[in-house]
Amino acid sequence: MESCSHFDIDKLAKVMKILSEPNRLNILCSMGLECTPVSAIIAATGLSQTNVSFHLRIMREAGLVKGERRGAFIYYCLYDTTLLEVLENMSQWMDDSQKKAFA
Amino acid sequence: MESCSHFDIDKLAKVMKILSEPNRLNILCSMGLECTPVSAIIAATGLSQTNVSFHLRIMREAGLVKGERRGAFIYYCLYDTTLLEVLENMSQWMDDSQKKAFA
DNA sequence: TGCGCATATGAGTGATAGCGCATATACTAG
DNA sequence: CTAGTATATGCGCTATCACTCATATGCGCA
Repeated sequence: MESCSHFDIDKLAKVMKILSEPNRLNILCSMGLECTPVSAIIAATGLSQTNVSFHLRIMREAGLVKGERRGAFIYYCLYDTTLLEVLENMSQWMDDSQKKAFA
Repeated sequence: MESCSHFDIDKLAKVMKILSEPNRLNILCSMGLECTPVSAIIAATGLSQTNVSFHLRIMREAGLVKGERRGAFIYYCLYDTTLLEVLENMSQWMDDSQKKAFA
């Protein structure tokens, strides 16, 4: 029935949902390619500690991010660092698409 | 502060949110590259008329989709047909990412 | 062992999203 | 003009989400 049966819509929707939260995107961005302690994320984003932990858990359980303990700190990093490229591509597509609309 | 300041996080989040609904993704897929009357979308997805209209409005207002009247019918089509490729890329990335996780 | 810092978790809350029902609007045919 | 079909919209309900507060856990240090 659908022309795009070659990919799993529900799985795609779940990942998209996780990436549809500005605070989560900010957290991902603030991590960048390096592993970063939670406190640094808190400082970079200005979000509350609880809130950052809340979002990190969601992304961790989705396999987007992983956290490893180093002494008293827990360092979080992207599970697959190409995620940032994916976001960038998406953003680029939005710009291009918008340009097309006004052409 | 963020390493990816070159794209608009809020705008990205909004589009992602719209694409994070399985029914909406199904609707987009069922349209494919062709303009399709609402009734055909209803038939293809099995969703209620009200529900399809509801989702179409959201995607229309977001500029993902446009509808044009042809007689009694309203034909909907992708505003930018490359959207399907974007979804496909995203889906592909998810698969690759998952493979990496188990390597 | 006990204190303090870093982070996680559970409960509760307000806002929002998705959905169905009923109804309205736009168009066509007779 | 009327009846029927195609689609949109307003309202109300429920589930889910993002968030906060309070508290728990894990670690290092005195």
